[in-house]
Amino acid sequence: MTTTVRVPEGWPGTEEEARAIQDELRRRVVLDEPGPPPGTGHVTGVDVAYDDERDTVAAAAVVLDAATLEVVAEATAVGRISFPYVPGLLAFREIPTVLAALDALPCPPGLVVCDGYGLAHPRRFGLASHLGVLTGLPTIGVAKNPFAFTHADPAPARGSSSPLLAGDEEVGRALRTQEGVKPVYVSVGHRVGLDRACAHVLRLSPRYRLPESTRRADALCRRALRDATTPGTGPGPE
DNA sequence: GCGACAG
DNA sequence: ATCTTGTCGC
Repeated sequence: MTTTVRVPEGWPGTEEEARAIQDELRRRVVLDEPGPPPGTGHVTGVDVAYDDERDTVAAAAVVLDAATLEVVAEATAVGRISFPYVPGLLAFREIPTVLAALDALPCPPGLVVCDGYGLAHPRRFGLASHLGVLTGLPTIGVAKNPFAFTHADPAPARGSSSPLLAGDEEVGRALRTQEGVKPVYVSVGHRVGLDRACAHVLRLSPRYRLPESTRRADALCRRALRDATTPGTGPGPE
């Protein structure tokens, strides 16, 4: 089932407002919990796809069994694009629809794996941190590109990593999930430590560069967008 | 001041 | 993110 969402009341209309909200909410991020043990419980991937032409966004949440990586449940949501893409403000574009997809799940999500950053963010409050604070769930971010952070190239072996640095501060890790393949960029979102975040990502990536959680969510949100955008398939009278 | 910049 | 043909490989 796919739920439909509107842009929330009080959603920021300007970049200035959005940054102020980040600076306020970042104080609620919890960084001193180790997080759920890798390989146990549920791990949920979330992702979003856009059709700017039709002002439509589709989100998907896919729950996996952390031990087997089998799909336990999935949900989707569609809505209007709630904010333009601005580097550093990605969360305001994705969060309303992602929240709706998470709400539509029939079971607890467990650890949530986001596409993008958590702590590795200009104001230390990326998408994963934002989603964590709003839901109270443990979250991590896995990005496909380094933002504006520096890092050494990790050793070629699967599992090797090097710190993502903002000056002296380690805000995340470049993690090699497959031998000789470009690393992914892992950062903590909320209620999870960096070591465990990386351990989760490694377990979630037995075969491909990206975690199964995000691969599944990516495929599902694209399908949901196509369904919502294809004439004759959408809701409403006809 | 200018460019770069998660998705 | 999204736009996009053919092509190499399991």
